[in-house]
Amino acid sequence: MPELPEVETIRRDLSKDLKGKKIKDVEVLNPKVIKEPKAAEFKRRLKGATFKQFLRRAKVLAIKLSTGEDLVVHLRMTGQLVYAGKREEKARVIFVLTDGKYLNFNDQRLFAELRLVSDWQSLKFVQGLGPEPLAKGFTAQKFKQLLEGKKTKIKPLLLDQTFIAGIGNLYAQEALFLSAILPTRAANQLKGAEIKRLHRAIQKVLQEGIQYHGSSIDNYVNGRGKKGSYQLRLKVYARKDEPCVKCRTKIQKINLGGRGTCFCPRCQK
DNA sequence: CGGGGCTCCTGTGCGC
DNA sequence: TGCGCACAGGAGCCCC
Repeated sequence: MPELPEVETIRRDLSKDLKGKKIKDVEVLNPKVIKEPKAAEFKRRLKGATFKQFLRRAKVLAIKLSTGEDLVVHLRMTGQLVYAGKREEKARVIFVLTDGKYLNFNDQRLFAELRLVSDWQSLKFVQGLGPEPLAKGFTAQKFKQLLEGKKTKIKPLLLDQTFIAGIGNLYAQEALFLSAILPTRAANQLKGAEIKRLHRAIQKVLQEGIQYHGSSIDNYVNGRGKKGSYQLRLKVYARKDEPCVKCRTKIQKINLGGRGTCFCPRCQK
């Protein structure tokens, strides 16, 4: 579900609302979402902890706690973190706070993950992440170097978190449309001008995604349970058979690496 | 090693 | 109406 812009939106919301708040109790309604440690230990070590800092890398949210430990959240497809005045019905884990409110961890499909660890940055998944696309160091030149020798199709490559961090199926499709590049193009065949356009497009769609508080296609909501609005600005994602916003040609949908992929067969080359 | 396919789950929407 | 299947924004694993 949530990609970089959605996780960043949640991070900003929770940072505003929860910094300094204290966990009174943890209710585990489905222990499956807790990857480490075991649920009882997870609860014990979180009780009494205060939220100190909210960080993000790729689609991972890391919450620094007063105990020195890190609460690491990956929302995967359908995870939600909602600070609210009530317990939410579909919650899998509820953090009861001393302010009388609740941080609800919801996750319809049970793919999302919670972890309590001593150092989130040493997690294997985090260690293996590619560059942050919105970081200053991520230049077009750097992107060009990364693409060299990659024979794979550009679209699945953009989804590879070890290649570049934080892009998911929605923003990958939008960035390729914006840069007028076919999702099936071989990464190492892209010309200099195309790489520049794609680099700019990636940054643009991610920044706009953040600006519009994420894309609420299905069930994404921000840290306060509110929908984003970037879904209203999407050009190709989930628009199969609709006319292209630029040339009116029918948007096509194909399957790449098991993921649906929409594009304009006329604008994208 | 890269790439394809399957897997973890629940829910929805479509075609027959 | 009802059923079965495909598909959904992620990523790890196994296999070749």
